[in-house]
Amino acid sequence: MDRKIATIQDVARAAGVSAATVSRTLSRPAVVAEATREAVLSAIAQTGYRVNATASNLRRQRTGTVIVLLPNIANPFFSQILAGLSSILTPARYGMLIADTKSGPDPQDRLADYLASGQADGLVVLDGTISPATLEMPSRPPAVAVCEWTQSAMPSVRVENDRGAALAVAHLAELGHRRIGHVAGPPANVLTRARLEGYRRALEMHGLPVRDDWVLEGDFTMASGAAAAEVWLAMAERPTALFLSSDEMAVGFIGAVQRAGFRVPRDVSIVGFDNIEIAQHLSPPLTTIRQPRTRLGIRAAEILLSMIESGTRDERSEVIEVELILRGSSGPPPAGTR
Amino acid sequence: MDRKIATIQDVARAAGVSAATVSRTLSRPAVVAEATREAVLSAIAQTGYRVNATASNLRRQRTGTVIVLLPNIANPFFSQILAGLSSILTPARYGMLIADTKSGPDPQDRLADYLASGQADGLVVLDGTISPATLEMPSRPPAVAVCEWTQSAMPSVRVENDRGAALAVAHLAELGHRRIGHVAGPPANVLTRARLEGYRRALEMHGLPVRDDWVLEGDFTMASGAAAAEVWLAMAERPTALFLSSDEMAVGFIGAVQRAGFRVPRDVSIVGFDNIEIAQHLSPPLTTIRQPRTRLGIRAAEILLSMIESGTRDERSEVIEVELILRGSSGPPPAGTR
DNA sequence: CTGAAAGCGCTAACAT
DNA sequence: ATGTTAGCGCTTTCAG
Repeated sequence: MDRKIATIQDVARAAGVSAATVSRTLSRPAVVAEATREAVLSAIAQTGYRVNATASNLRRQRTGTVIVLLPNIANPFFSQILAGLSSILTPARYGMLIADTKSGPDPQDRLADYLASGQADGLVVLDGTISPATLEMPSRPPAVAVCEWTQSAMPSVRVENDRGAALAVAHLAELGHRRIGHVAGPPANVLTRARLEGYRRALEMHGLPVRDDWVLEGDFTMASGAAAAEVWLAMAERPTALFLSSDEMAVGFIGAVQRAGFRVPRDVSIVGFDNIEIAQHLSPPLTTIRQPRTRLGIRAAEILLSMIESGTRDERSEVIEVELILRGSSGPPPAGTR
Repeated sequence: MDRKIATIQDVARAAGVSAATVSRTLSRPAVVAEATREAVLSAIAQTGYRVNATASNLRRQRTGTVIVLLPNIANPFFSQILAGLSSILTPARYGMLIADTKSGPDPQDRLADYLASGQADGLVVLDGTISPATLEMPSRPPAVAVCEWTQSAMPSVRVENDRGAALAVAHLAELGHRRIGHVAGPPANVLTRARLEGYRRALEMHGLPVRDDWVLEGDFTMASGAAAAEVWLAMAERPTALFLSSDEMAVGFIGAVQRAGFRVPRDVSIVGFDNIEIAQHLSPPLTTIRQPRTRLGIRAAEILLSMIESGTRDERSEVIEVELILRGSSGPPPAGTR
């Protein structure tokens, strides 16, 4: 039962035609005669033939694979983007090779390897901290970044990070908050900077105080949100509302202040960023900025495919809208704090 | 700057040797003369040569790729397992091709394609619902399942689902609960059955009532946990404690009952399963059964690699221990319910 | 220790 | 409309 898998030659023999005709039947059926086509197709069915992708790729000088560079597979944030990518790439018969840029030995080196060795027809960069220099190799395949990427000319798909932050602040200001803090992401991250900028600008626009001691540093994780909560709890003069640069941090923050006996939003209002699934299931449910991550992946994949297939490299970047989702974690400030 | 990438011939020419020698230098350096080796290596450095994996694979009749079959990339549950897989496969220079068995057209067909076309040297099955028949092709590569997989002889790595469930029930029973309910996963799922079985057996062992109306059906998602909460809220005679088959469902459940004005664990005790990251950040933090998902991935990858490299197929299955993590969501039953 | 030669399985000119 | 031919870039006998 373990007989060798059929090759195109076996099919050709079975159908009484040449290998070239079999190949044509598969790639451009219209160009072969009806009778031949039927003979070939039935021979394929009989033999159980499948094209050997490796051979096909070698011949066609392509790989049928797209590499996705991400900083950390274990971060569920990326899984939705992957789902979006997959939903486009899979039907287009491209495989997704996931490369964790942080794991394994010499990640930078491995990366360079991938790029140089023509292991991939395209590249999706989800890691905002990869040095652009690494990617600027002579013969790199077309690439799309899914985040801001100012340093390079690579097309990108990103969300309105600054406007999202501004929406969050505006919402809190309208509720009457005048002391609005922020928990930012890691300083090196481009998202962090965009959101922090949006936060600052919105405060100014609303004539609210911009205080550096109300900007806490996190790293997008729940643990860092919980840590920020400890800092907040220890503050002499606490913000009555916080905008956090990720929902995960908001979850950590809310959990920590609740366990310390504070109530949300009675004692402090919280707005997150992302609209991860859990946001709606918290108690209180989390007010947040929705970031359509699946769509990010879809658009990135579409842009990449069009670059690959057209052979061009000047696709335009794209910015995807964000939206404020009003839920229960934000409310008016405590009495006497206006 | 976009000059073509160097081939092994270019290197051979630059080093004044044959292509065969270059190949040998790379694969078995010990077998070439010191001087030759140096010449070749410097030629490689000069030309920036990288082996073309496609050609190499075609020649060696392998792919350097492992396919990971999962039901839904967007489910963060799998991302930790992927991280574990990646941490082993990447250093071993295998790529991971992620195949979402639910997305795209004709998933079953695509799957068969992958398997038959020798697109992969190995297979990791994370989807407990894939029909074993699909995988039983004549020339399928070695495979490992990361879940129970009773129907087939495929080696598997799984956790002690039944014992985990029993631990949860025992813990609740020891707290004094006598009315212990369960929110199960989808009925077709193998995990569901194992945990349900463990739950039932533990109830019997503790002399507690086994009531079918206290077993609710979920699908592992937060939404289904929230839905289960609605059912629980509407019950005439409510369990005072519930063991839920996933932390995600527990999150949904807790959120929903809290929003309905109930308190956890004062009004109802909750034990989840998985120990996802958020469990410790909830308020109250979630008592749960820890399932070491990264380790699952690591062991699956190790077993698979050893099968691939040894060419054998009879690696033994492996069961990984679970552990009860005591946190705040479980406590004594409300007064008067013993 | 090294080189020559023969393909892996496929596709795309080029013929017919 | 179909067949012939010539590789894609690499590895591996087999000789020397």
